[in-house]
Amino acid sequence: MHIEELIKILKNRRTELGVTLENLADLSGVGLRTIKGIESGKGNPTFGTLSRIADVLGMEIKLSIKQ
Amino acid sequence: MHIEELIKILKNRRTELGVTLENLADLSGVGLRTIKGIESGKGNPTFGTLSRIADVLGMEIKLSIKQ
DNA sequence: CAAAATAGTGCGCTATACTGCACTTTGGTA
DNA sequence: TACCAAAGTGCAGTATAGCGCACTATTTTG
Repeated sequence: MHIEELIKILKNRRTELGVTLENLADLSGVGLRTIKGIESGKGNPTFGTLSRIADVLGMEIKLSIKQ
Repeated sequence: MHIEELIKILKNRRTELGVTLENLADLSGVGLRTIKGIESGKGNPTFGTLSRIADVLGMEIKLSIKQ
């Protein structure tokens, strides 16, 4: 899964849940500017940042053997 | 999946494949010092770095809804 | 359409991920 | 034990992730 796909999934999930970027920033503790940057495809977030965002959205990051 | 678990899986997979840290650095393009740091539990790697390492090991990072 | 809410962008600063180099430590082997 | 390959650590420099602030653009709602 490339970063673009991961971002798309994150964004879809967020909107499905009716969570705003501001909500997500507050709930996750990740800065609003950072989240905005990530969702607009800028940059290369750290595992920690992605993980905190995913957590709030009821999602998780997994590492597995490619099939 | 927390970072510690992810690192453990990465390390297990690497040793199972008989790949040294130096091999992994060369194959992935990630600096040896960086890989050593990650495997020894220091820091908070970026998605890009994790992804390049996972790729060489025939693994992938996924984002999914927590069950 | 007007207003409000939400999303996206530019700027500049701080913290830290990434890196090479050099050295030490550890684990396996002759 | 001596040797060697692999792993781990300290240091310092560069690149960039994360951040707040202020602003603009877009979307939603009345």
